[in-house]
Amino acid sequence: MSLESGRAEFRQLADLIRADIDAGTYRPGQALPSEPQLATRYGVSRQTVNNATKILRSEGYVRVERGRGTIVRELPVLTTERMHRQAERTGTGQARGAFQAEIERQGLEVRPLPEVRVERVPVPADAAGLLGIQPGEMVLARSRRQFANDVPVQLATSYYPLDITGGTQIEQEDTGPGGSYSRLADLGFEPVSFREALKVRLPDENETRLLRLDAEQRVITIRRVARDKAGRVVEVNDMVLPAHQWEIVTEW
Amino acid sequence: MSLESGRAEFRQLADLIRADIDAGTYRPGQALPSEPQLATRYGVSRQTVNNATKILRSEGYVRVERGRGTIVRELPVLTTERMHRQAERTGTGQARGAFQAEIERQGLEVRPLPEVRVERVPVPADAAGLLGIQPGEMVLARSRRQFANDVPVQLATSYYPLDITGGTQIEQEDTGPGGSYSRLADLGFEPVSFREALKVRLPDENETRLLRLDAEQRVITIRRVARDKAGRVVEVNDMVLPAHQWEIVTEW
DNA sequence: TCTTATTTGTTCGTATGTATT
DNA sequence: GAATACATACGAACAAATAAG
Repeated sequence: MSLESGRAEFRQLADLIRADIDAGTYRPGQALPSEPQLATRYGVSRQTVNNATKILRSEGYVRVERGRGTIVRELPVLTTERMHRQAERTGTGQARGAFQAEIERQGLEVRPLPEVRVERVPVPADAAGLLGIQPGEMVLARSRRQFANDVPVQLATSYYPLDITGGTQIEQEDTGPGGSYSRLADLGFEPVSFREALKVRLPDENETRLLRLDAEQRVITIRRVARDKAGRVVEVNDMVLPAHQWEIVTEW
Repeated sequence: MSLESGRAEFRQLADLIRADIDAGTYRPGQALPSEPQLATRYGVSRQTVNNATKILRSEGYVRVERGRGTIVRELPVLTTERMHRQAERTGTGQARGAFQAEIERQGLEVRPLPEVRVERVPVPADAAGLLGIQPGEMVLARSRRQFANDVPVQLATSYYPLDITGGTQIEQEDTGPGGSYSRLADLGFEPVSFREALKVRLPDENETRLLRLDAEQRVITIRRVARDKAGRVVEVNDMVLPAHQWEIVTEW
């Protein structure tokens, strides 16, 4: 490894390994050579190899499993069409949610039963005002973890006012055909206008574990606020996506 | 510094410094204590301090100027309303662009004369198909770098077909009231439908320099494809934003 | 279940390079 | 030119997770 180019060695090494991955030298799902092996091969220290893989990790090219090795990413970049999602739901009684439809359209497999947790929780401080609820009062929370080809690719938690959803099918794990939005419509609170705010940040510890992220990777957070015709907020939905794994598309 | 919590020392140290910044111990625009000073104060090596500041840099909390020090971020997080932008342009002959309006609404100052470069260039490979142009042929490119309070916060390049824009005011630095979209409308090619694709990635060297980024920071890229009533692509716009500096909002 | 080898994570000490003041 | 500050690299060591037996 040389320093001719003026670029740092660990950055050049990252370029070399990335090129090998793109060329198919290292296959998806397989481990790279170990750090000591790469260090010897390229004539650098293990520290330098580790710094190089940090770049590839943050790009989502590889995923590290301590004690096992550094594994090449299996899953392609996914696309989500933000405005399309709701339109689709209103179509002919769709048994599966918008997420499932999107993943399957991309030729990937979702888990037949996504992880769902439904519970009543104190309203999050930053959602209380939106939902028109006093801090400390309870709301309905539906949390989901979605998979594509058995890789976790999305966390989402929806908060609903209990005076609308309490005791309804939205409080069941299975919300029925068309999902929770159809149920809201049945109840006379059909969501018709939406606001999504997107940010990029480092994942917290919980997200790192649930999405199998590296500490160097970023997440995209999307908070969607859904309102009915009267302008009342009927859902606040917080999504967390691995930033390297998604492309977000909006059309209007 | 202790390891009780099980978290890495450099992550704990990052938390401490971040808390100090939030508390105002270190002021925006000021430099942190030097790495050796922080190492002594917290009883760790300089390497550990460096790793801790890497986290803060990637979060956009601080920015490093080699030879000067590690400086606390001055600028607050900015918000861009994606769908609002075009709507605003069509309003009463707006002399300044959508970007200026957004920044000023947030109480910040734009530069009176943003950096603009207008030239004819070979069409980028990934835009040729969209614009319906043979690879290698020329298109009009308008590149801009926008500032907020003298901090660069956005790069944007628009590509236009020359058969529409050649010789028009869009080929001038100043596109006149309402900007290039108003000129396209004047020419009979008013953009009416839009598609934006958003991704997060590491900045390249050029972007790192122009946006004063750290190597660890991310950029949000947004490619907007604008079509006229007939469905013809009349503009392809590539934007690059520092990921830590922006919140992206969409309403529909 | 326990042991051992392998692999990555993190830290330290030290040294050199580069940019700024 | 000298001093200061961060960037990068090396070697060594131990920790933590995994796999194989």
